[in-house]
Amino acid sequence: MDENNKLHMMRHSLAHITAAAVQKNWPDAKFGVGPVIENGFYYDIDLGDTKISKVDFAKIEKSMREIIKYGDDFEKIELPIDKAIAWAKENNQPYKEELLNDLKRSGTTIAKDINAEELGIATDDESIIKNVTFYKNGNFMDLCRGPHIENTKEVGVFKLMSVAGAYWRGKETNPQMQRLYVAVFNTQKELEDYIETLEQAKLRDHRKLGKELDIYTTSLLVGSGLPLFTPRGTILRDILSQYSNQIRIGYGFEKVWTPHITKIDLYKKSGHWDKFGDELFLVNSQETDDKMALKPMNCPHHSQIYASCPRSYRDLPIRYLETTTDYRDEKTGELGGLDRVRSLTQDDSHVFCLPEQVENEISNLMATASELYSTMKMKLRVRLSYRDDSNAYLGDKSLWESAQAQLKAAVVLNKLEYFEQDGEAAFYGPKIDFMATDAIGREHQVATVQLDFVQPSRFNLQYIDSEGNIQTPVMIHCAILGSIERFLSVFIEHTGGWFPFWVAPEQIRILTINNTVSDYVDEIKTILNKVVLMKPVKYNELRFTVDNRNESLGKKIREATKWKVPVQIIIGQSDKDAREVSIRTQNGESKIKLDDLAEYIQNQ
RNA sequence: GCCGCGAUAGCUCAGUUGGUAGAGCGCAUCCAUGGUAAGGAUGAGGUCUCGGGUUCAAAUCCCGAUCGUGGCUCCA
Repeated sequence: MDENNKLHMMRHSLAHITAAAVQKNWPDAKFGVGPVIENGFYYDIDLGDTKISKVDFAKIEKSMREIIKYGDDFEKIELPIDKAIAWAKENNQPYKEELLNDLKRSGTTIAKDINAEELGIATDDESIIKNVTFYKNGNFMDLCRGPHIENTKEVGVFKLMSVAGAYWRGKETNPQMQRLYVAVFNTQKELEDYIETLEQAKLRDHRKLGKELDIYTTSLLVGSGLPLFTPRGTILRDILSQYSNQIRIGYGFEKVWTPHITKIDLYKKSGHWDKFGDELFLVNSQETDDKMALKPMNCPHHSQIYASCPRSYRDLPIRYLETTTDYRDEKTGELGGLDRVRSLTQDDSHVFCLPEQVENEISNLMATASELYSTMKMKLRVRLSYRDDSNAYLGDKSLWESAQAQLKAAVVLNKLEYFEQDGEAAFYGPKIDFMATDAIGREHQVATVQLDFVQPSRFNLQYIDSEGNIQTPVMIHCAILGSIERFLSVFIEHTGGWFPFWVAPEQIRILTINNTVSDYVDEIKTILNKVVLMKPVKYNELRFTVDNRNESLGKKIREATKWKVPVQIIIGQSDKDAREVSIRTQNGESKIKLDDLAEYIQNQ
């Protein structure tokens, strides 16, 4: 960590100043933790029934500036742990008291879900802590490991950004505190740049562009988290899933189809019922006693296709793909835009293979992801998602360990940049999660490859090995786009709505100058109608429109640009006379001979 | 699900201390036949998200629902 650098110290010190300012305005404030984060810091505060809102920001900032102006030194104070606990009691700081008690008991904070680094408090590797450090500025003292800048005057520039609810120590069952987010930088310019970046990100927000470019809509009558895709959005969905299918078919996957409702027995058997039962949409049968559910994922279905007939080791690997919509009753507060929906379409695939085929299969799947994201011009790195020590996972632990090692070996072999993280695995196995970096540097989780040693045995999947013995195959789950909805949200923000030519809903718009050229426009349409793109998606027929309205050319250009149509073809009498067309793209304008038009479009 | 914030015309938004609504764009009609980011005129369009409550009177104040949104938690 870069905790020793000046900026980190400034942010950390400002956290104390913020707390002091809050305490000044609300003397009963109880403080949680206030760690440094990427662009500043946050501080968790419990004000009882009092709610801080944006209107209070000016007041808090004013108090902060007064404290800064006063120019107190940060004074380091070391206290024996029992005295520190007494201090917390005396000052009515129950959260600090809890942290101190944890420190006393174990030398660290017990909750593994929030580590000492985040808490910003002192820990040694010793099992028992004798002394803890406090920092004091003015009248305000706070438990803290430091280090700090020397004086409150050296804090740089800051801005209160937002306030939000946050559970104490990140646990849903704990009381909820108010989290104050503050941005802190060395200079005013850096702060302004940061705010500018946020505004730029807002401009390419997929929810805004999704509406402006008429990609998807929602309806109060349909419900929350259930997007409806317009003709333009549906083209995007179709072309993207065609591309994903095409890549996977190239690696030996075969398309399958499964129904959208199923007896819940399937999920009891797979283990999903226990883990995700309360997120299933249940469906009643009026004809039978069957309890049904909308499918929340496809692996159990695919396993039943595998199980439909006896398999020999000679048949493996068997690879199924299905791009299909699943339904999950997500908590309402988790829904938003297209990145979290209740109807999600996965470009799902499942490999059933011999243990010795796992490495090769995983390499193939990584190759499919690399191919797709390089076409999208997005950089990939992967997270190796392992289990932790909790009991949230099924299957034998030693099997997990070898599976995790196998995944790592495959990632290393394929020379992918990676990092490892415990506690991110699926309940049935470890994962390789692909993170894609978008055009403005943000990272999004997209594709995933998951190794599964649990479901094959739960479903009693079998094959006959070369000795004639019954064996259990390994199952590998993979989605390259992930969910189409989520991918679209990333893709829209990555491209800013300027989709690559091959996938743009409206690839070409012909703009006429007046109606004297309509016969020439017909000639151009005949040419364009014959153009079929073969890359990257095969048999991709051209999508174009004609704007021959009675409007000025300037207006037509303005609108075509607003719709982010990648190629505008402008047609007037002089183009007709010269038997050429004027092409306008983001790269500028050029004249193309009519005879060369088809070839030009092919190369877009 | 939890803590905040929000919802006014198709879209983006304005609406003063409570007195039943405005603009721009878009749309329609007409005029203009125009060569590179809005040609002009006229007009239509609103149960102010929904349901309660307070009030002589509610877009405005209060409660609830729905939807959205910033976080937290969760994500097969």
